Amino acid sequence: YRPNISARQLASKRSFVISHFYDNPNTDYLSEIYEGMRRACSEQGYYAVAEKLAPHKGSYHKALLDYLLRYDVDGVILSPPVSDDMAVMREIEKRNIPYALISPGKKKKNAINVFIDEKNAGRSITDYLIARGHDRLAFISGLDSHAASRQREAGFWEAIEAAQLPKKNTVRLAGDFSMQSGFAAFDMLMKKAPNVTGIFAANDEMAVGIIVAALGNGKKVPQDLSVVGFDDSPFARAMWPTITSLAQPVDEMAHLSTQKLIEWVHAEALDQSRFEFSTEIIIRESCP
Amino acid sequence: YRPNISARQLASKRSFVISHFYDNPNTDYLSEIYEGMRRACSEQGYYAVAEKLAPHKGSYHKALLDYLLRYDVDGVILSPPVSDDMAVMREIEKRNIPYALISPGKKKKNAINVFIDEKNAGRSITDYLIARGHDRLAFISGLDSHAASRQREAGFWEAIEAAQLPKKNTVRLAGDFSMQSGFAAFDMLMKKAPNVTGIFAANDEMAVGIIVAALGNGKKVPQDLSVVGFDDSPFARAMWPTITSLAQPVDEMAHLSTQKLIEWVHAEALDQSRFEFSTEIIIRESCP
DNA sequence: AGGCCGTTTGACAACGTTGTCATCTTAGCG
DNA sequence: CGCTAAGATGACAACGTTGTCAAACGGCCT
Repeated sequence: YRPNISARQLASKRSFVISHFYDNPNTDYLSEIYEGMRRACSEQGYYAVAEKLAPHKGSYHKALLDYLLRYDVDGVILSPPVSDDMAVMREIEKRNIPYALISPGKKKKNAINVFIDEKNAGRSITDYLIARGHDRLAFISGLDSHAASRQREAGFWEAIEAAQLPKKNTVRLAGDFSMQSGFAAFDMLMKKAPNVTGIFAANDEMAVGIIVAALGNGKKVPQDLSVVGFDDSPFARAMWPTITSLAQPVDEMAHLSTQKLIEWVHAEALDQSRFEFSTEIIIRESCP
Repeated sequence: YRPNISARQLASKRSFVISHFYDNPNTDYLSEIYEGMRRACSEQGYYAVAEKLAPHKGSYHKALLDYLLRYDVDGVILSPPVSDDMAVMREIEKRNIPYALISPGKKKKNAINVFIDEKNAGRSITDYLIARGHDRLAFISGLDSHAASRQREAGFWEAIEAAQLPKKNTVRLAGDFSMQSGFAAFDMLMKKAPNVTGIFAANDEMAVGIIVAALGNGKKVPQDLSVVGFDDSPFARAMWPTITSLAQPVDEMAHLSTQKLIEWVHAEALDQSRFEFSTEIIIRESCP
């Protein structure tokens, strides 16, 4: 016996659709989220869909509204930077739609929050760099509008202080999560602090940029320059040298979000709202 | 007035879902397909979903069947390598589901075929390499199971012959579309044919691998070694040096597939079945 | 054995469209 | 002016579940 999905939808006034709203160009990250959602949805006979939202006057509210007026959705997942848009969350709450936030800047009541301890993660990978003997470090930031980047940086400075490394030997460069900003950061670094030996990039793409720029300038990685990244994206495994990176279980985070979202839909009530995931340093060639 | 989707589904016995089945790790490619689908679906109030199929005994048939038994789907899009799986296509035809093939190895009757002229594309980008003065060339293949890679190679050899370059100055190395295989190919190249000056990689990821390996070995790109890729993926724009690549309009191909698929669903008949798209060489720094 | 309560079973309306069939309208032609 | 054919309009069953409400059932206590 195969229940008819459409009839079920009509009778139960549910759509059996979970939708992920995003605005993040990192397709590896998005794919992992989608895969986690898909697995959870498949277990329950739900449909997983994804929708890119375009910002309008600094908010995703308009794009979201356009979508919600046209489609029925039982649950919503928001990933950064959409997971920090209050106007979006208000609209969703107004419609009483269960929703989950992946890695939000601020934890939200009455929503599922799925996250890692970004600051602590930044701290631990910086500690690792220091333990490998580096005392002249650089941090390459992501976009400051991403709360996660700021928190990772806070962890970086915490590690620097804890190790009592002189701040004058430490440099912070502004990036934007893109590979290009990694190249640019390397150039800046050579001008401002050529004697830095350990770099912590706020994501793997920038780490790739730095490594490629370093190789192109005749520097050996990790001999002349050690680099660690963040996210453990496919890049980190695929690059040459492979990249030491801090892994967060994005797939599982999306899976759990979706599971809990579906539970919420059924129970019509939210029980637990915060789910912290642990991270892991994946040691590879760029900082062995 | 907002029609109720569920009631419409039930009454019309349609699901308003278009599903993309894939098994390709290239998330950039997948995202472009999804985006094209999404746009077309949004125009018509359809849902776009994607499902990764796992091969079972060399075929995707089992995974597809599992899916079709659980979900209703109005139309199906297959991308390589699934678009070459006959068992999958038979199953879909048995159920009278309209379907579209993106870049299939063989055009299929009674299906929408959306493709570029892979051979001609391979030919033209090789012609470009030759026109830039290179006469010692290498081709880095993708997986031979991907028809597209074989066709690109055919175009490569056609260009070599047309330019009457001696075959002994030309080398073919086996890759698998991954960055790692690009690194490996560079190493092989240095052993087998260190005087090659122009490389055509069957996709951009391998081109990245080659370039990174070259930089790491003190070679300048493009001065010592010119590299061209294929697909014009985000890499090509983001790398340093940026990569000359052959662009195919994946987004538009997926968009048209979906549009035509929806038309087919409505008309209950397929009128035109073949849609060829044109390609473009995007000239960047790796082979200016 | 009878009455009470809790639980299982069964029947049926409701969900909001689509599509069919019948009726009504109108235009064209003899 | 009347008849026919074609097109516009309206009424209503059907789609296959869910959820409600009533009835039947069974166990337990008195």
